[in-house]
Amino acid sequence: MAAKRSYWLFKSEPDVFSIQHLESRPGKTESWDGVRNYQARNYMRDAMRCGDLALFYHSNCATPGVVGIAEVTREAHPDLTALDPKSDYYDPKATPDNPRWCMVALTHVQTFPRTVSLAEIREDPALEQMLVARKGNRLSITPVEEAEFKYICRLAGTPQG
DNA sequence: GCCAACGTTGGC
DNA sequence: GCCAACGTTGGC
Repeated sequence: MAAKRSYWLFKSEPDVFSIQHLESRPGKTESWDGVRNYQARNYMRDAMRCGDLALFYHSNCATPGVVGIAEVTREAHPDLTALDPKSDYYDPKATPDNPRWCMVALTHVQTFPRTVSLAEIREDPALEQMLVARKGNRLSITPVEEAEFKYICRLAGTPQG
């Protein structure tokens, strides 16, 4: 029996890494390194599979919101930036035997013609349950319902889904 | 820049 | 195991 595809939301600060950055990478693909939160790590390690789709969310910017779609194209493997003292993501507790942190690779699928803003998500009864809409939410990777994913794609004016 | 909410750390 | 202190996130 084929596993059902899952849906996710990935947050990123566009000043640091935007969906435009992702699209301009070779193969439109980049490793999602630097996750240093256990819950987010566990989603990647335990639940994320190739073929899963992700909403790409821009945070900490003028109009926070969903700006497009990416696909998981490589499953969890060690995030070796945790071992590099020169990396911003260095973790002194990481060791080669137990790097502690992992990453997946995301491939750009589509940049939406418009941003589906956080304000819009919060005021739409179909979306207000999303974790990203909760006040004080800081988790950088959250699961999304298939219906929410498709609804946001439709709001953005794309046939994707 | 402000500050509320959160996750992590470390003393006990 | 508790919980206060701290650093960070992220909307506004």
